[in-house]
Amino acid sequence: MSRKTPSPKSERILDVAEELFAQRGYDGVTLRQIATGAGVDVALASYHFGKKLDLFNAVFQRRAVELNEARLNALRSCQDQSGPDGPDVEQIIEAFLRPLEIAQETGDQGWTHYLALIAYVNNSPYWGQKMMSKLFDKLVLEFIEALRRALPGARDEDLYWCYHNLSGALTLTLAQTGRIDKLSGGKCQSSDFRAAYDHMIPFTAAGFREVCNGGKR
Amino acid sequence: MSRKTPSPKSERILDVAEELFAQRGYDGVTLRQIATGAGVDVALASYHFGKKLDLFNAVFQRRAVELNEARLNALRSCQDQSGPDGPDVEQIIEAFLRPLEIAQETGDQGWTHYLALIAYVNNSPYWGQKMMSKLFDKLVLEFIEALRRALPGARDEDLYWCYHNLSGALTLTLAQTGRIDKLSGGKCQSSDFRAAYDHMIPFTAAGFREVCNGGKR
DNA sequence: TTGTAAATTCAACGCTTGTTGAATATGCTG
DNA sequence: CAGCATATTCAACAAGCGTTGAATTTACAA
Repeated sequence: MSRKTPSPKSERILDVAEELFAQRGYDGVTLRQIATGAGVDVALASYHFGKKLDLFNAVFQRRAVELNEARLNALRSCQDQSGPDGPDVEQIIEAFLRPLEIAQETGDQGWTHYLALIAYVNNSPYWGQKMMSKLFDKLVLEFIEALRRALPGARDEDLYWCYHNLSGALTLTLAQTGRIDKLSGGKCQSSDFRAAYDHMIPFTAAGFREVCNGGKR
Repeated sequence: MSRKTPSPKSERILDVAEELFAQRGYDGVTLRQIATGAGVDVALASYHFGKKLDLFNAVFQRRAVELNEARLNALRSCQDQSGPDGPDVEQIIEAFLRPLEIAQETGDQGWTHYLALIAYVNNSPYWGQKMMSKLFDKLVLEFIEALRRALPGARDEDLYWCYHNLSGALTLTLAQTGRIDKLSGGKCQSSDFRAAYDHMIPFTAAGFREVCNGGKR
């Protein structure tokens, strides 16, 4: 094997850090809280990952490759199944969103925390730009290109603003703040990604068509 | 006057705290940074506002009333101008968003920072639910009721999920992360709220109609 | 000008923070 | 078992944290 197997305790550190960083942000979490949560001495985090910032980056990178692959596969899959004109807007957005149900499917709570961490980073003026681009720009630009094909004649500016709207709706979903639960009196649940995407897909698809294609179907 | 005039230095503390909290979050900012930025001793913040958390709350509440009034006025105004069926979806969303251009209109950078702070709070699993509800639920529910009238027969669940999508797109805009600037190669600018809303209004209006009204116009 | 209350600074406290070097435990190889 | 590298803990550090009580300045009314 080219990559050495990480010790189980270092994995637990990553798991706990992932959850706490997602809830409270980088500065809201101390290495001691992480160590305590992982049942480990404080110094161990430094030993395995170096500085606190390195640990943060390690957490953020850990699941990025797998996530990108899942979403890219979904895009390729719907592209293969589509006709000569390529997939339509709904299919592309579906490929963009559905792989994010991975937490519910696998039952791995870690994925839920990771997605909330992405939401934290993506919405942060301080972390956002630098950290997101490095790991996700390539994938995002592929999706935007697919959308461009599905929306012939769309202006660049319109396309990017529409993606921005989609990204925002998604980000707030991933953050799982529980606000929609309260507002709706329990009729909607932040934890129900399925329901969120069931609504987000037709919502944003209609938005893309309206703005980029004059509402034509 | 019923309310005593705040000292100019306490205002500067609020201004600086507003900007720093918006950029780095509650835990990412120290009272000493705030004091230094305001050109003031560190003890002065405690003297005027109490604990650090009290200062945070003071910052968050300071502009809330004025903002709510501006948005409510915009809603009432478009309701008064509309026919017996009430304003349509575009007009309601316009009333929801346009008052947020207040920063550009007044040239007061403080408003920009405040809106970024709202984005931080709204997207935070820790702060979001508690702090947002208290100050903004009443207003939001009024807008949702107006939207319900404009979308006859809409199911509650659909209505709230659509609002969630609108809220997410708005939140990411207010955060001003600069990500859309980079992604679009400079064609879109985070700081251009006008352009953001010009796209967000038709985008989300089409989404509401698609999800809540079967796409009917 | 003097008196008084508010505003502001000064100086310091007890605690927590991230980080590190040395000591110990663990697991594997021969 | 011996030896050794890796993993983990222990103990401590210097720096920075929020907070507070006392001292000082400022603003203003009498």
